[in-house]
Amino acid sequence: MRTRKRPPSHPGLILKLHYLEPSGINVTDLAKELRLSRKTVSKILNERGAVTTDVALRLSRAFDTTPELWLNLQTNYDLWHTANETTDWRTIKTIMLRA
Amino acid sequence: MRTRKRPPSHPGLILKLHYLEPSGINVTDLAKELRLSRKTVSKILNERGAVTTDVALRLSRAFDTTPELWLNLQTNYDLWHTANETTDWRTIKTIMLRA
DNA sequence: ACAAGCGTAACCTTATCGGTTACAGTATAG
DNA sequence: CTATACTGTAACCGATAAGGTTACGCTTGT
Repeated sequence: MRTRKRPPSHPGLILKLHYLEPSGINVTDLAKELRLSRKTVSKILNERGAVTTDVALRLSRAFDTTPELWLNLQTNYDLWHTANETTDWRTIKTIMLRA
Repeated sequence: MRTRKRPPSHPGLILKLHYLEPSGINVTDLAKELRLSRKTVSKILNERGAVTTDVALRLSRAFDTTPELWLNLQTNYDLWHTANETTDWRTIKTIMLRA
């Protein structure tokens, strides 16, 4: 697989730079709008929490995006870290398909 | 968001139809090749287990695919189910961005 | 000085992943 | 028919994570 040298952006960074700050609201109010705890939102914004399918749907409503936008960011982030922090998978051999 | 009426395929179904069966090997041997327990592989094949980033990397090695293939299948599956089995997110209001 | 906003620690419940072991059912080989 | 192979899965474990509430300091602005 291709190996990006730098880790993909965490969805929390995108959320902060491209959505939260341009919206002009604060973390507390965003949490209220999303009907999540301030803790949950703060963790994501500080890259210490994951965007789950539920959170992605909430963000998609709040910022008029697709939920896939957020989930793809999270998946790419998680995948990069697993690929770079584990090694066992690398030595798995290809299984040939019969014709 | 667009709402597909039918649930997306679980990655386990794709794995079974397009990779396991064409390969001619059985569940027990696939588990050995992936260095996972038979239980873990069986659960995925029977749509009762999720493809995690670690499993996706293993499958990508075994069947010469991208890990994203498996993770996207899993994400779409999970997203559809969350979207169709929860309702709270639907009434979240759009947050306007300032100019 | 006060209040608002924030990060986050501590603690809880619930849930999932992956593992091992063991059991029952099916199917195939002898 | 018997024996083996393969399978699904239940029961149990430990580790990890999400999301919640509460509470504590810190910083900033009024």
